[in-house]
Amino acid sequence: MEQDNCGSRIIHLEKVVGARGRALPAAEVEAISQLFKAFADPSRLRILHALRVEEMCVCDLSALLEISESAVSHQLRLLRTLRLVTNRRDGTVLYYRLLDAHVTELLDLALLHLREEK
Amino acid sequence: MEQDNCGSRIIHLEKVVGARGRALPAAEVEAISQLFKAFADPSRLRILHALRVEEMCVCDLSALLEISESAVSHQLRLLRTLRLVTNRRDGTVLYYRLLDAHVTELLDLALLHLREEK
DNA sequence: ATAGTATATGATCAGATACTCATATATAAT
DNA sequence: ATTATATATGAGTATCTGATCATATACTAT
Repeated sequence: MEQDNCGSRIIHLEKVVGARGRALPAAEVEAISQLFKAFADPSRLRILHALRVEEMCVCDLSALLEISESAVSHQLRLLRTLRLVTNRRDGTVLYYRLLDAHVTELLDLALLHLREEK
Repeated sequence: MEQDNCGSRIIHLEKVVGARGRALPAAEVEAISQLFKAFADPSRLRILHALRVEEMCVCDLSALLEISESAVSHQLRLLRTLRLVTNRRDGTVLYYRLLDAHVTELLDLALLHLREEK
């Protein structure tokens, strides 16, 4: 057994060294983590899934999810910040839509994974 | 403007009805949410990414991530429960590996998404 | 049996998160 | 300007989460 410079145990030094070599940069880990976090909440997931088909406004999403419009708005802000959705204004109504085909692909892949689980 | 049976506002009833019709079942929402949650934490993400290449034991992962072996073990339990990783025992050492090609695909898709973001 | 090694698990706790409520902003209509 | 509608935002809060520490378990070797 070997020791690294922090005192933690290492059984297979070559594996650890190799893994360190190809490890994702910290910034990328953080970014991917945030991306998946966006999909990790039931409310956001349902919003993203609804928007796959057509744009929707805040209050319709609120009715669909049966949570307050404020809650929907907070979640949409997060999704906007992550550049997963965008909106267009028509009068006082904001219509939200998916910004990126990858959103749909990620959802599809997750569904495929689950449905093959049997 | 219309009202649903819960009193919330609805601007486009046809959109809400349509979205309700194709909505994911609650159980599936929960399952997908949990799947993405597994990828949403930096430590688990780094574990999964490391295991893409080769199996690794708990203490090597602990050295790689620079968190306690206990923390790694807790995260691995979660990943085991979600059937994303599995292990084989050799003496006292447990070697963990990815259980499913979808894990790799999801990671690849996320990376693709980020790198196309420019 | 005893001691040592590798991992698992339970308790605990600080920080993150997802809602609600109250309030603010932006557009429209009178 | 005033009022109404649609959404956004800040504060507050209950819950969830991800780590550590202490302890338990599983296997090995003597």
